[in-house]
Amino acid sequence: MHAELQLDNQICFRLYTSARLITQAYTPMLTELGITYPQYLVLMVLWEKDCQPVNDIAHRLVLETNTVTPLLQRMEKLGIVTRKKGEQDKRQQIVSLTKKGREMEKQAYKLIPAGMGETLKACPLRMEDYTHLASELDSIIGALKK
Amino acid sequence: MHAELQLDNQICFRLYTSARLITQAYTPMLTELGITYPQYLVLMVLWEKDCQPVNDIAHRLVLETNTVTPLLQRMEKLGIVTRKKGEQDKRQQIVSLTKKGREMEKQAYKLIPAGMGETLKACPLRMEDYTHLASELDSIIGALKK
DNA sequence: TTTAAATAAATCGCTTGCGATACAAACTGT
DNA sequence: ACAGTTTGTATCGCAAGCGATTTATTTAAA
Repeated sequence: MHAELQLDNQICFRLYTSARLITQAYTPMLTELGITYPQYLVLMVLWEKDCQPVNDIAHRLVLETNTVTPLLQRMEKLGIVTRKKGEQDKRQQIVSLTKKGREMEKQAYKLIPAGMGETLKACPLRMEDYTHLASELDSIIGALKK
Repeated sequence: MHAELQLDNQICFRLYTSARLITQAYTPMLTELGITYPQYLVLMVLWEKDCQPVNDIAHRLVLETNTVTPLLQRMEKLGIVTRKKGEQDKRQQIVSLTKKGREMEKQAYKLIPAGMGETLKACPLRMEDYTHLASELDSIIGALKK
């Protein structure tokens, strides 16, 4: 029995589990909006800056285009975004918010901070713990992102 | 523009990203073993205690049986585990390691601690940071696991 | 006991995530 | 100009995750 191979000693398993559980915690609010968590991430990117090529969105989310392209295709079907060829570079697909996509920001702002605040009531971490956690995760992400 | 809805302010996005990246970091070693990360998790559970019903494995991994059952079926196809009906409770499927599954622990011990140590060289966190991170993640997991 | 409720797995359908590959547009060097 | 390379997306195939439903077995209750 090797201690290094025990589940309880694994940071990776904790990250894997906490990521799944916190995503699940978003699900009720996101279902009300009619979207999934990765779709919500794309929306946040576009709310910050509209009309971006697929590559920029993928970079921002640290995902590959082979994940983002089908995601965007589903979002287009939902009427949240549109895609059109870039004018200067015709290889690019420029992704833009539709009116519906833009208006979802207000709904999200009504639902999500309140909902997540409620959910995390059960969690004994303070604001400073979250700040600290964020910077530790940024270290890990920085080291692993090439 | 709502600060609460910005990607950079989201713990969830950091968890989602760091979980994906650290899982990717395991991939080269796991590929050498011929398994995936979730399959490795199942193996760790069984190395700790062999012959468990599906439910216990799922519970340990904080997953549902509808995720674990197909995972186990694939692992059975790979010759890593066997499944047989429980004798006292015939609804259960008892999952056991095969010889191959048992022997993979030694290979994993040779490959994984060394490989991950190398990968995390680039990461400025110290042992105490990981301990602290682990306990913060446990708080989040505890609060969200019902 | 016989019927109803709970439990253990499995199945179905859909979205992600990602390695591998394909393809068109843009760039590079000669 | 043009052959070769790089870049931006898309496509394909497969393994997870997970909500919803189904089936078989066990337990509880009337």
